[in-house]
Amino acid sequence: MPCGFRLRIRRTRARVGPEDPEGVRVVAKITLTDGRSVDASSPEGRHVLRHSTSHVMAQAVSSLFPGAKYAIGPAIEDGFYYDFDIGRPFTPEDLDAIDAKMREIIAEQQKFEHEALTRDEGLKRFADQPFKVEIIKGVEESEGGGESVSVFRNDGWEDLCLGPHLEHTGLIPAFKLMRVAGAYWRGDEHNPMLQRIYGTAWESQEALEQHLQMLEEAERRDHRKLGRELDLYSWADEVGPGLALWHPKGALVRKTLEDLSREMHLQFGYQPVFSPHLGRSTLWEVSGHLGYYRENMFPAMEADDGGEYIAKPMNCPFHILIYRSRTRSYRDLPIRLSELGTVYRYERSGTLHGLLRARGLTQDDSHIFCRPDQVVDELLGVIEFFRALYATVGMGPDRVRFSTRPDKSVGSDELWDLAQEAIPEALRRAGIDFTVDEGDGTFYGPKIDIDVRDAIGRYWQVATIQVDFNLPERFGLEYTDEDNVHKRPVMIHRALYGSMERFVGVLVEHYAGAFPTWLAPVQTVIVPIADRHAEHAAGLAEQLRAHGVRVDIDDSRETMQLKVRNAELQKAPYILVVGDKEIENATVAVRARGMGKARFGVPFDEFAGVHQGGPPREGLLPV
RNA sequence: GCCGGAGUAGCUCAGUGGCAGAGCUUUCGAUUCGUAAUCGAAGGGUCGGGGGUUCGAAUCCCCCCUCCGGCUCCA
Repeated sequence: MPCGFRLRIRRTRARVGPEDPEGVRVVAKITLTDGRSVDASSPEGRHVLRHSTSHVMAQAVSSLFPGAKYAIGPAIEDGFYYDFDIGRPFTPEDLDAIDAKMREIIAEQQKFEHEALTRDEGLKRFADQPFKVEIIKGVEESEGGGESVSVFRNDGWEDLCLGPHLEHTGLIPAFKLMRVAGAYWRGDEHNPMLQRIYGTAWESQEALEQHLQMLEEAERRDHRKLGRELDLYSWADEVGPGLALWHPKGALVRKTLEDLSREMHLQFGYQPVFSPHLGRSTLWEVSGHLGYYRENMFPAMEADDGGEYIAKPMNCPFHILIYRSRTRSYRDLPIRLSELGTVYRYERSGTLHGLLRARGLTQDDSHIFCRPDQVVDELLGVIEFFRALYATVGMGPDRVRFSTRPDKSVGSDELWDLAQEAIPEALRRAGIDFTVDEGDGTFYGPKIDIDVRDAIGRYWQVATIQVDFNLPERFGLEYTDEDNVHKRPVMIHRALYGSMERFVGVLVEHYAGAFPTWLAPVQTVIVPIADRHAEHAAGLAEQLRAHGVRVDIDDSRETMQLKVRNAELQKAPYILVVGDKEIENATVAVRARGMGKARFGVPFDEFAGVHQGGPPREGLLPV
């Protein structure tokens, strides 16, 4: 899509567990079918283990469901899956039976044996397995006619497979079947849907349990659950799916991030603009969205003036029209227009996921219009900006991907070459390691995607920087160069947070709801012990507010213990308890989050002093 | 959009054909408390929505909506 960056959700599971070489544990060696011996907990060891476990699962399914068709069953991060067609979905009882059968197969220590067949033998051998037949035929075609197909067999059950495998099934120490899900054959939604069983397998029971604990931890951090518990945001049927309501506390977190973003955009030479939420359908025809992006747009609304208006799925056309509102000189460039622009995208219903995939979202969206010779510097500037912003927020970049020209693309070779040289050069000059995804760029230009890693090791894509040759063309953008010739500017789209929704969602999961003080919606809760202390507490609150601290007083007629508990559950960074002693000595009893106990007799001025000029961005008052 | 699961009070959940429940939250009353839950009472429900079966439906059937886990998509 022209100018369309869609922020991709990557909820890659964390790599936790004893894979870390720091663990220095003695790891069991496992022997593979190719005779080699590898550490069970090494990436390769785990990969083979999981792959073999998927075979055992398919073997169990075949034995329990005669006639089952099996498709593919690879190892994946943290586990494995296998796709089947048994003519109906699997039930939880089926899973129990499969699990039990697998344990039998493992107990029997069946040897995995390799065999090479000719294609014709393979086709004969798997004649009743249509998916395997298709794979064999595919191998034939793509390999220019592979001479043989590889098969692995244990105890009479065999599967098309390159291997290697464990020496025998008894080398599977710990596994668990996780869930069943539908999955299209070959990932194509036009193909029939198969039943996929996901499982996880580890080199030890301990490692398996550690993994399961990690999953529980992820569940505990789920931003949808924490959003409700901390009263940050919600959704309502009456509003519609994917359209969040920001409650005061969630809005405060978001506003704090937005304020930072606006401030830094000014520092980095961007000019704020505003654009409407709607535009006539003709605008979206010119931009190409109606041609390429229609299915992601809310339907048009018809107005009495005969025009059709459409809610914007992207901000770029508006910024482009601001650029085009007058003639531009080469001296004017680069022009950097920025907006926290709220867009609406009709995402398919099954793809919505809390704040992380929404239908209404606000991008920290900017468009840079520059001369071709300015592209490297502009990219560098964006990267610097990213670093400064994320240093403040306290995250990444932890993974950077450069995606190059896909097969189908617009724009001249000259421009592509320019951009594809500019991106790696800018990344190198910035000292950033990156991987290259060949052909994964957008059709209108190459891009950089940046992921950050959260507190439990998951990667999230946040920022994206995309060079665009298409929209300047479509809208006929020009500038007058020093030789008085009209030339076409290059456009760079970029979002650093990505979207406010997504970024807040990521931060909630990253911090498990315990925001650092500068982001915490309520930074300090004051708890007067008895009614007679309420007035004093109000005075303290007043002083702290004067320091810019967000303070709440809990003057409910509850016990101090309950009020402390509630403030803890709300994950307030500081709880100040005040009673007779504190009033007498002008002190407070400070309970800093996570410390588990209070520090008594802290002079109030000392506490307030820490917050001079606003609360600290990181860290808590030492206790 | 597709496959599977789920939807009962604000929240977490019990209730499988016969009077709709519990804990927390909320409100009221008492308690004025020293660091993660004081005591008591009350309120609160078209059992996601609509249709059907039945003497009788939260419970069985059909359609729809929403959420959850995947797939697909994320120009």
